[in-house]
Amino acid sequence: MSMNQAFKALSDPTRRKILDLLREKDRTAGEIAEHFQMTKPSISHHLNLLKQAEMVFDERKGQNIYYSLNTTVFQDLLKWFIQFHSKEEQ
Amino acid sequence: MSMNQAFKALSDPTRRKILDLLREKDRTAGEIAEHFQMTKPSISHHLNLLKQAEMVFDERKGQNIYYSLNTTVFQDLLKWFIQFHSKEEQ
DNA sequence: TAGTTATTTTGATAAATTTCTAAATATCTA
DNA sequence: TAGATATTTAGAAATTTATCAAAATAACTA
Repeated sequence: MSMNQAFKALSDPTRRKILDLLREKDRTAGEIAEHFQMTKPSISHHLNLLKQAEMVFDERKGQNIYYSLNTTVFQDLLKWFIQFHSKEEQ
Repeated sequence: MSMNQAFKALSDPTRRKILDLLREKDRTAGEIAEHFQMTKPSISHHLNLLKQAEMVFDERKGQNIYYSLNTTVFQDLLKWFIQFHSKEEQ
């Protein structure tokens, strides 16, 4: 169920760039938005989709909301990809 | 460029199921369509997207067109995922 | 060559997605 | 408590996507 959402989440370049940013370090919604030309509400929407797909965590600290990677879903995705890789090696 | 198309291609459950079918063996467009409730034109459309994303090959043999996996793009996708996995292990 | 089978292409429609602006919510600070 | 800052939510417009029915293309067969 969540695998489907995860694949959907990855289909957008903005969201993949967000994930790449979070790979470096945890960041606030505002810090993330600074890296895009898009408005903050649009980035907030993308962050929400990533959250629903269980690919990121969010945690409020005062006025800021920090986002961080949740790598558990990546494990499942990785397994899916390794299947295809292993086929090639037959 | 093609990575973006590949992620898009993977975002649809029908297309992922097609890839799974092709993982077992090469199949004709008709054989693939049999596994779905959808019409053949719809499946043909999905096959075309997978082809544009360079995830499948197609080859006509008489009246049939055989589809098979092209695993080269999967390698690139796999690398992308391994990045996140490696982050977790830090 | 006429008919049949396999598949794709075209054109249309409905649903989903992306993006924006404006408004709402939450928190901090003077 | 009033104002400022950070972020999200709501509602709307534009674009993209998924799907179908009908028509077109390609190859085989009698």
